[in-house]
Amino acid sequence: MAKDLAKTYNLKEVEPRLYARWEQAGAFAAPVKPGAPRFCITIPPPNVTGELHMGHALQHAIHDLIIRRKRMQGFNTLCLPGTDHASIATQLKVEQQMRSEGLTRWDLGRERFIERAWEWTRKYGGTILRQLRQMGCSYDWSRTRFTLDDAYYRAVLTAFVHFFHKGWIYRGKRVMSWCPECQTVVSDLEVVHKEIASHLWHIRYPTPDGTGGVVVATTRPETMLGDTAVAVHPSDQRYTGIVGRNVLLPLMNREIPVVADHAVDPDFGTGAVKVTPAHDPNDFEIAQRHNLPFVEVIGPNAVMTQEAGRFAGLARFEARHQVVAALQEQGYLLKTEDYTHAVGHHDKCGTMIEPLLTEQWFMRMRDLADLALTAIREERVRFYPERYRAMEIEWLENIRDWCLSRQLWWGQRIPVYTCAACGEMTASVDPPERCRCGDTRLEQDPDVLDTWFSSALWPYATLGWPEKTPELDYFYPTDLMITARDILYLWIARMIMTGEEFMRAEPFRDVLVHATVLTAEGRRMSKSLGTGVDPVELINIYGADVLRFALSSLVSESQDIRFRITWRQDGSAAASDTDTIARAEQCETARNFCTKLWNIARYVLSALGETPPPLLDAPALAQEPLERSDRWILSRYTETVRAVNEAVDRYALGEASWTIYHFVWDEFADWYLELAKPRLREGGPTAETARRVLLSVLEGTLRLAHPFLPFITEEIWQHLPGTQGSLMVTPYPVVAVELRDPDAEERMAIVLEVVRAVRNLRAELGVPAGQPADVALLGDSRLDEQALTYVRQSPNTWARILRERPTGRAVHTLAAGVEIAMPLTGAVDADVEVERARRDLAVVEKDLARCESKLANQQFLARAPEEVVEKERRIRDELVQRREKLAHRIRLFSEA
RNA sequence: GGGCGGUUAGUUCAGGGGGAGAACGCCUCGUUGACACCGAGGAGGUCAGUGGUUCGAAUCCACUAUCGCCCA
Repeated sequence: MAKDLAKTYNLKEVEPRLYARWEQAGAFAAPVKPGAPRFCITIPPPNVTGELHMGHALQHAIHDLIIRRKRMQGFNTLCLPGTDHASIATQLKVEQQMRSEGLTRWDLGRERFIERAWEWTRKYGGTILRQLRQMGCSYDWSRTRFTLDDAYYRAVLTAFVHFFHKGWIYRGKRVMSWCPECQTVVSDLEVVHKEIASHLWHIRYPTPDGTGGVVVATTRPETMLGDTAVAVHPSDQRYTGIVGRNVLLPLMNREIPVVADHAVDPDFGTGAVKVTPAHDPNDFEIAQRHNLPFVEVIGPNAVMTQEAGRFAGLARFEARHQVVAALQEQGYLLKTEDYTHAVGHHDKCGTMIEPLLTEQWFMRMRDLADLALTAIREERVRFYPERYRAMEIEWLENIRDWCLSRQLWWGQRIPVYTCAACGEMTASVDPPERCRCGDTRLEQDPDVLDTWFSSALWPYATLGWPEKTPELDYFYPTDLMITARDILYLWIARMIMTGEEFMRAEPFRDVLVHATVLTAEGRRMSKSLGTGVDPVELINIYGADVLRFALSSLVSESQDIRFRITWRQDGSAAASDTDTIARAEQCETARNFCTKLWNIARYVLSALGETPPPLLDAPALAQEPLERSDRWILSRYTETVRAVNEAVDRYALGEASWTIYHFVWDEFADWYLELAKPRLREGGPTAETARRVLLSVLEGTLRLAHPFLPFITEEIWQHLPGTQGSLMVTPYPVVAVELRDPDAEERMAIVLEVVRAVRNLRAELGVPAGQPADVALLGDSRLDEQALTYVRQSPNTWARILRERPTGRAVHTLAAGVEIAMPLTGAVDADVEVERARRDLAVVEKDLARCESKLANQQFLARAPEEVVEKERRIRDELVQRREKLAHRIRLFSEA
């Protein structure tokens, strides 16, 4: 006996209940089963400080869709979750919290600060993983990893020591991007450039004898205090005379040389540039080539140092004002131009970057990059969409050394110990007792490693590396990495490198790069701009299924997705924190679809009766005494199964989503269900067959749709008779050739077209709803008794079918080669009809002209494939007939 | 400056060499026992522009315009 479904689907009750049930049943866990086919994904670990945003929601809708399908396909499926310690972001969060208590990290000291950060992590760090559960993600939570866990920490140190001993890690002094707010060096990839309206200052540097000089143009006049040269291009005719001589540095009374260097752009400003080796990466390079001294005039706090003379102690922007004023006063400032240029800012805190000369740990990258390049070139790692492959290769070919150190506390502390006695540096996972020289006074490097160094090991460190674990043996290499495109270099490339180095195998076969979710206006979603959409709010309104389907239906190869939201309140474009979501268009579409599915299930269940039919598989269904509509829906179902599987295999999830949507709505609900109704009323064998097909197709569709809509499909499935266990571990549908039936599809297509044509005629001729109409269907032998029955039984048709030409005045039309005539009965607006027919005729004639010119073209007949020519002939014949009908209709109504 | 992507219905977007598609919105009808979060019908497009390849181009190529993204 089938259990009835509630009138409406109660997602608030269903979603948490089913999720708990799945989890308690252990359905998410992937035990190691050597020899069994497995499928493995490690998720991109979100920042432990993070909260779910729309980008995550998209990313995990994709993750869970893919792994649920793989699991149903019989793979032992692992999706391994976890979080990233996110050095800077977490440290900023904790320091921010401390600031409200009037504390800085220095007040606490390193040990206590780290303890406090752990407290913070334990308290808030689980937020995003909880939110992923709300989304319904079927990840193996028992394997959750955190990049600062003991075992992971050891893996990171092991990797570092390995590279250190290999000689790829070195210490060097360079001009690096420094964040004065975070007090650490940051990588170029974490610097965002913003256009800033500023000025270009032209400053005269006189020769010591006052007879000449050069004029330099700069955007950063305050750094001139640290200039140690002026550079010009070697071939610049304007400056040949002065190269090799000295000029006087204004305000500082220091003589500096004029050097010739190819790095100078003769077209920029005056063609002469000031060289500040300690505060500009390009100038640093020039200085190395010309053996110039380094003068550091700006300190780590972005405050001018003692080297800045009378400007010492000033903040950098104040120093700029005063330097410019002094230059002007002393007559060195020749010109101030308006100038807009891109200035680097730290992406974490927004502070303007200060390039500073600092000593850091670096990794030599050439050999590692080559390992990754080989893996990509050999297509052991593939990119979807493919265009990202070329971008990745380009970056790897031009790779630069990686700055590994950060001046932070939260993270893996660099395991290099310096001997106080001999200065020897020892790298070791466990702190060494003594130096090679025997001295025990060893001091560990204060810096921590770039967080990306630890995440670079993610796909195997999470599986137990460097231990030789069964997990590693069984699940590595993983199958797929699903990621946003902004971390292609920061993370994806580096995982490939280290995977090749430590595992001698690529970390994943496929890289799926998903789109960026933008606002309806095409702007980046951002909390600080108030343009963010909280996916949890959407889940509260619509449920996880709806959010997931809305997102999966938007997946294509495009680089971004606009998510359309209508805000409650005054409807102004700028959303503020107090705004709440009134409507999300794409979610409404998904919700409507869920409601449709629910109601289909309610109907099917109510139709099953006291003794429900058995759930039949494809071979058994093929043995049933099926009629045409049964064979048609089964054929369409198996085609849908084929198309969905094919689309998901190439990650075309939007296509797959819409394929399911249209099958369920446009075919199963709109046609099959309607044609089953009269059979069910009739009773007997035809009703029994219909029940079996309804149940089996619904059940198969639920399996097909489960990865897209996990909750509602499971809930319905649980109510179906003959089901046992859980839908999420039921086999995923495969194509059943025995259900394919091109003949049934062709014959039903005619029925569908004829019914639509009849409805169209009814509407055009203003036949009131519910009033029967005579319809003559002429001239097609394929329109047999069965087809006529379907036409009669289709809703909104109300056709009394005649098989001969009506004697009185009638309107004629054409559908799928069938001539349809409807006698004129009620009052019709003749003018409207004539006008409509003329318009249609114009279109037909245009199409016909194009068609005939094609068929008159000898080249076309000779070169186009035969089936294309044949099709064109059929089109022509139909257009000719249609023209005839329309001409007839125009005559008919013109007479009236 | 270099690379990549977009420009298709009122809006948001699929599609990707052989008669222009979806969703939402719009118009006209409709209480046919699953569903008004619905049903039926309909209106609405020089597929950015210019050249080229081809029997045939919205689709491939080149250039232009324009809007994004990335790298310098």
